[in-house]
Amino acid sequence: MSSMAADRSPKPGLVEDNPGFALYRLGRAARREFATELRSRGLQPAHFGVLLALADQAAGTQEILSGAAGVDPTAIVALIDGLERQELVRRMRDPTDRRRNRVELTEAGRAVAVDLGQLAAAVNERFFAPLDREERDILAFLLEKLLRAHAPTSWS
Amino acid sequence: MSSMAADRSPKPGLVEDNPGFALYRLGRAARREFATELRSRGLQPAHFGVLLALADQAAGTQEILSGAAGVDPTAIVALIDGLERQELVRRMRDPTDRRRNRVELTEAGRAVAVDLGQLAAAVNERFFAPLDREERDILAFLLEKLLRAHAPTSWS
DNA sequence: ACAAATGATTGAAGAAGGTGATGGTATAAC
DNA sequence: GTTATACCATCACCTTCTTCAATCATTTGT
Repeated sequence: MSSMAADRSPKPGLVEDNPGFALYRLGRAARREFATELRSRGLQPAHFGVLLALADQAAGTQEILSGAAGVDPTAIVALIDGLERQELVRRMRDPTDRRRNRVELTEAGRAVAVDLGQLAAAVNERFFAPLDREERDILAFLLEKLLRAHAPTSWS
Repeated sequence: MSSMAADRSPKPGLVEDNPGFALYRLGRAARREFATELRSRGLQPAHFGVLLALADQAAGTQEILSGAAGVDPTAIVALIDGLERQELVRRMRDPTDRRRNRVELTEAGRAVAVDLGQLAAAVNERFFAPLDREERDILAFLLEKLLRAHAPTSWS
């Protein structure tokens, strides 16, 4: 074991020890899996992100939403258009500041959010199955910590 | 420690405990950082992946490459076109099976691969800085394990 | 020889991500 | 109070990624 894993320094930057690259590929794979599940319901991952962010913290301006859902502020317009068309979300001008849009879930939207939350849990379960429970918890914790450091504008 | 991490069940599927989502966002962020570094050199992350895969395991068919670099087989054509145009890579028909293309690094290509490997290491260092050394090692190990499980066709 | 499988390539379509400009609105400066 | 400045949402546009279907040449199995 020591003979094959020990020499990590001689070849810096190879594929094996490039955690950023691993992160990228895994993130893409996870997204792909979830996207195929969502497609049958006529939604995209970003839609789910918005719904989830709304379910998390009630209402919010579109600006806050884009941070929470990890979506570009300009992209969120079309996303909400789509969600509104399916009547999962309501958008109305904030009377106290008429530049802002107040976005909130409809009852149908909340139901879908819960439903998709369970779907996401199932997909996660499958995706992280190669790790045992303890490893999964550690990984989730570390990812969470990293993400907080990299997404200061976001949730919580 | 148990008090803050203990309650995980009450709100299933919310943003906070969705490791797949964290994976996706972090992977995207990592890629973005690296992409900006690469852009000044006229390359894209996928180019780097191909170069690195080639540096790892000498030559290979384009099919093998696509697995190692995590790129769609149809996308690799254009990537190699670009690398070939910069003379970082040579592509020639395999004489024993003239369907196959044998792709290999040029001397310049090898130098660039080493250079980019160091660049990637630096970017990684920066990206994972919020974690201490031990956490980083654990995270890298877990990511590696997961990736192997999800990319059976790939390296090693 | 013939049928099926394989490797590389192309083209088109969709989705993601990012940039810059515009219009309406609120806040700050004077 | 009027003017300048900043802000939010939106629009138009463009680039990059990803995927799917089809084609062509070549090899393999029968």
